[in-house]
Amino acid sequence: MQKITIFSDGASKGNPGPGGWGALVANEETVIELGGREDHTTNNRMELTGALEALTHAPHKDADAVLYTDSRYVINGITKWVKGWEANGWVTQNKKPVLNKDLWEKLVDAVRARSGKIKWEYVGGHVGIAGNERVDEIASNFAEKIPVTLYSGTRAAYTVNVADISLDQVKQKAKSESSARSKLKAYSYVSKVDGTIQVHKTWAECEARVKGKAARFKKATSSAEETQIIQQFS
Amino acid sequence: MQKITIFSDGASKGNPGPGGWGALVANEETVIELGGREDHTTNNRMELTGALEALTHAPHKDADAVLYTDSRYVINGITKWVKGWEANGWVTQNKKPVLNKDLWEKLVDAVRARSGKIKWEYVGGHVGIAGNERVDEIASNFAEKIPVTLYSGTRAAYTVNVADISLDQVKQKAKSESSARSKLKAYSYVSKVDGTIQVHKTWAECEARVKGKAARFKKATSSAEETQIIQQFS
RNA sequence: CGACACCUGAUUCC
DNA sequence: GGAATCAGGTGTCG
Repeated sequence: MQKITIFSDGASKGNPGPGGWGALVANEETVIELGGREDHTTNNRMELTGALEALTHAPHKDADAVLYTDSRYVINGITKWVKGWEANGWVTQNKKPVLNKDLWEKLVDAVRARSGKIKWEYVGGHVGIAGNERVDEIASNFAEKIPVTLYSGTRAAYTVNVADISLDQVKQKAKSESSARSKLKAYSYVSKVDGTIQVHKTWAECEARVKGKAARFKKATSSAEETQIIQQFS
Repeated sequence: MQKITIFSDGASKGNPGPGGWGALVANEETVIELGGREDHTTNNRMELTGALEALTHAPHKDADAVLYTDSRYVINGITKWVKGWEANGWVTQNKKPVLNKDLWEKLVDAVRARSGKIKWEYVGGHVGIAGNERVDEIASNFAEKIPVTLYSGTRAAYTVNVADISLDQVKQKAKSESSARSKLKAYSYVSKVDGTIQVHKTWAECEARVKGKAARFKKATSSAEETQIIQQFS
């Protein structure tokens, strides 16, 4: 049985603004790249369009497929929200009409037109996953009307490592740190020697005062924490 | 009434990496230069520190001052963003904590410690404004641990034309053009080596051909420009 | 409130 | 050609 791998992405300069979508569809033997653009659209419409076009043009309707996208909107929508919307007449929790209904309905149709299963997989954007980087480039270039050469040929000759879903270590690390950082930085250092409390800007200063003595010292990560430590030492 | 002129700047090699800041404070009679460094910091922390130290050390707290910097980050922050941050508990629109809060708070304190007004003026970096070029040199040298002689004395004997804030037209134009161009994606790269012209799809290919040779090369951002460059090289 | 994405502007660098 | 460090904003849903 065939096993199909799909990457899709969307872009919109200005959001809303000129937009593009990109996709790549690979099976064991071949790869095709797809792309398109619109003069005025949104990021989410392009993300939706990318997935839709990929599924529509993917051969072997009976084969199982895995579709990778960095859009939680697309994944949650197709795997969870649409069921509710079809039941409740396409309204959100705020009683407002669901936006992009036209595309959601086409996507549902495209899914149902396939007899094979589709696995919707989230991948982080811009973390070095080759397939995602490539469709991002296609989408972005289409949005900006930059010429793109869309590949169509054997998988063996394709230069993008479609199978690699592992993250680029460096980018991955940077991303996870930046989302949970900021309390690591020192605001100041508080020291207590011979009953006298001092505040230092750098660890070097604090260390100099404290070295070899019976002292207490602690790093503060904020003005508030500094005050707290001073009281604690008093 | 005194009138104070300040230039400040920051630099960080590698960003983040070793950094330096520089400032000069001038009134009618005297000029003092200031500078400092940190082993590991960011460009924006150094820009912030330059302005902060300048204001802190500027004499005549009741005099009006004009502070020139090439950092939009500093100017927008102190003239617009801090008001919102103080009201909302220092979070950005993405609900993330504002970074460099420690320095922003100190800068606000330094501003409020002055009774004179402060005018925050943006000047483009590297466009030939004498005061900015000088503080840039101070910041850069401190970052790289190159010895700097900081001036402190009469304004009459100071060699930097602090009053000149008119732009060097040639540099200004060259800068805006090159920055606008460098943002554009390449359509192709044209190279000429030993009288033979070639067109490359990527910068890597062009660089490989050109490296270490007496060659001409240029980025084309469109098919039309590519043709134009080829004719120009012929 | 949360999540992902899409940007826009600025500076610093390699 | 590339990256890091800063901000402000929209598209969308639960």
